[in-house]
Amino acid sequence: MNNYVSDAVVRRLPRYRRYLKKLKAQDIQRISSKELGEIMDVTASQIRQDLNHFGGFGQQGYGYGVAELEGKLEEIMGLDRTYNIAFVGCGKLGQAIINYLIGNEPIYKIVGLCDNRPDMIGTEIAGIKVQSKEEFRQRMRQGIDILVITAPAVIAEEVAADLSGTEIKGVWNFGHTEISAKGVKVINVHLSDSLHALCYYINHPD
Amino acid sequence: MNNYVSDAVVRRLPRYRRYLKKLKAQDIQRISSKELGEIMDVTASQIRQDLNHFGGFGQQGYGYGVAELEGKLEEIMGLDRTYNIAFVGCGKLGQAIINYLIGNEPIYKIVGLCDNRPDMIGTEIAGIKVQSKEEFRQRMRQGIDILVITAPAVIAEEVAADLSGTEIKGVWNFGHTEISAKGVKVINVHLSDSLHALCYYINHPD
DNA sequence: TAGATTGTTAATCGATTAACAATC
DNA sequence: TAGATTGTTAATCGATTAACAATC
Repeated sequence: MNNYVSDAVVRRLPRYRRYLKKLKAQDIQRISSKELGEIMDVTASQIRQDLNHFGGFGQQGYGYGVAELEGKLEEIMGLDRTYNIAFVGCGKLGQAIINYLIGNEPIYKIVGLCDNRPDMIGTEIAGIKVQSKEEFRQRMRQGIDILVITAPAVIAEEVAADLSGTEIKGVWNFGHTEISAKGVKVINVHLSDSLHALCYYINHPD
Repeated sequence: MNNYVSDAVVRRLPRYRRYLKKLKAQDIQRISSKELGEIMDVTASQIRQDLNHFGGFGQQGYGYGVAELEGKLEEIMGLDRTYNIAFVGCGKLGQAIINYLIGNEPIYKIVGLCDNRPDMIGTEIAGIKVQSKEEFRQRMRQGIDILVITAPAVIAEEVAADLSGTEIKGVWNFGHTEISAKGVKVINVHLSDSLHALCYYINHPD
């Protein structure tokens, strides 16, 4: 319905979906915003406001259909389609994510792998051949929707420079530097930042 | 100075520190909030407000000393001490983080590893023996500050139940479920949520 | 119909930005 | 001293919460 959706709302959508999935697995058919809010530790108001950015999925006097709402959330996030995904960096982190996607997220089709270490080039992971930087620069140009960067920061920056002119629409960057490219949405993960925030909280209890 | 610091501020501290580290590596001595704001793409006002939660680290007419401010931020986050850290789950993700910490974050001392897979128990990673769930339950009770959970959700929930009575002050949870324990700060990472948010943005450009 | 719960508007709260006096 | 830039207060903006009429 409403056009602009803030980042705060977008970041909450996957969480709503996770909880609805769990409820569905427990064969729960319907839930009110009040009940869901209690389970998720958020206000019922926030849930209703957030959802109404996208449409009225509930019914007065009844609440929300669990399966239906979960489906709507998937549509909203675009999880009802597939994505061609490629990895730059096939070390342990890259392989961990590859394995996770293969086992749990079938909408992501792994179509390309890159790693410039001589002992990695030419090997196969999940049935896909690992390409050198030079080979992959060609591969990158077409048929990839999402690029996952699980490689050192320097490489992340090089890759970012090659992004324009490709069909890549999103980058999920685990490198320890922030990259950006016009026309491409980048999410910079920065795992160590969250560990450092944890340290802050450990040293400042309450 | 000010007592309550919002989560929004805490989450920005590691980012400030990263940029200051980079400036220091470039031998830059001083920087104004205006200049830093331009580099980081935030307002000068926000930088000054954020820092003044913790004290006046700058000097009028001059700006901030890069090295000094970086040092202050490390103190604030508690990065000027060491942490005993242990891992539950020594698969690829766990090993990736272990390697990263060893190579880049010397303040985290790896003191314990747990994995219940028969072929992992008894093996050594980074000179530390991998313990079974039973052995590790004992190990957990003392001498660990931070627990990293890089294991399936079920295991994360079991571990959370064993947390009380230990000395563990923080949990960095990569399991795909949200855990909590009283007296312990938990950061639930949820990598797949950020991938799903990326999908949302890919499907809703601008 | 009566009860429940939504969708949505209005009120509140908090975070961000702007402004400026203090001061190096 | 004059210029620059902070620390801090005040203004604005946006996000969250509360309230309630609409409606199933």
